[in-house]
Amino acid sequence: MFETTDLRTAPAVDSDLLNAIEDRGHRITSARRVIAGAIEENPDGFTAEQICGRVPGVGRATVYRAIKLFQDAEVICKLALPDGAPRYAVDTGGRHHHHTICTGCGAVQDFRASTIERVLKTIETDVDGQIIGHRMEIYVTCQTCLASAG
Amino acid sequence: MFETTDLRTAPAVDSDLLNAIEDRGHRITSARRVIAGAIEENPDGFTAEQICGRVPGVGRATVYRAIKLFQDAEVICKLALPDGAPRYAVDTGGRHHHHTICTGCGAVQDFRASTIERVLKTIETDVDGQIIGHRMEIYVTCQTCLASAG
DNA sequence: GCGATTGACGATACTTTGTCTCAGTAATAT
DNA sequence: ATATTACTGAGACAAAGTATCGTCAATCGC
Repeated sequence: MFETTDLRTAPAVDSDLLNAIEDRGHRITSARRVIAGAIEENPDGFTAEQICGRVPGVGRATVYRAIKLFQDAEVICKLALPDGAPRYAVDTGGRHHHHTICTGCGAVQDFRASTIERVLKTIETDVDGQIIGHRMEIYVTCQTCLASAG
Repeated sequence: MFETTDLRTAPAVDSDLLNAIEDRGHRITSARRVIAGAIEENPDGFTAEQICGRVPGVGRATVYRAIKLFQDAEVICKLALPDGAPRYAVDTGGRHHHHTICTGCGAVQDFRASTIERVLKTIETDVDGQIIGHRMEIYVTCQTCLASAG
């Protein structure tokens, strides 16, 4: 009847998230499509439970499994608020960077300071042992929250 | 019969942890003495549950309450492993600093890089909003773990 | 296209790391 | 010594995730 797109050659989907996990050998399923959609609706700062709430019919475990896949594929990033509460954000563009997190609304922004990377390289000699990674988050009150707080 | 020490004038205890919370108006109780002792036995990296395990007869809630008091008094510090798992360490000496955490054994060491502080000050202008704090942890494999891994 | 294979799914139980409540107890002020 | 108030332990609850398990569906080979 109707010609359909050749799924073997067409790009699987129009989603960086899905493409990233497909590249790593995982299947593109309807659940993952829905989850990726929910994440991409507000990429800058979300919690796992928020996503669960936005994907009715998809199990909680599936959401957490998908989030972990996206993390492993380095397309989303898990951050921590000052009290340790987890928060995720989409990580576009690759290249190492850090994040600012608004403690009022949870909005996340990318932040790159090459200076910091350089400093971290130089301190390797001061440290007992071998550096295998680091975490850095900058906590802010964003413009919106500043404004609404008067 | 026997003269006892005058508790009204004697220094309360020989513990930085206890002194710190006493200075903030909290009571020195026997539970807190035991908890502080357990923490000071291995100050460089411990979990709350480890402390719970080492203070039989003291309730879990009391341990967590004490840990929070010590945090508020800034004599212990809560850190996060790469996966977000919490870890505490005693914070001696005051002055702002960061920590290295061994992902093998969880050992924590203090680390101060004035360069990083200076960088953080300068980036304030690059950030949308007002900086209210930051978190920074350096993950390492410590000498001991390097050695035992061959 | 069609079946076989294997990954993924949803439900649910469980774990970890805390926090809250509440009745009873102990530390401090007077 | 007594009154006050903070503190305590037990246990329920909560948030964030992980493990298990039987079922289902995406993909591979033909």
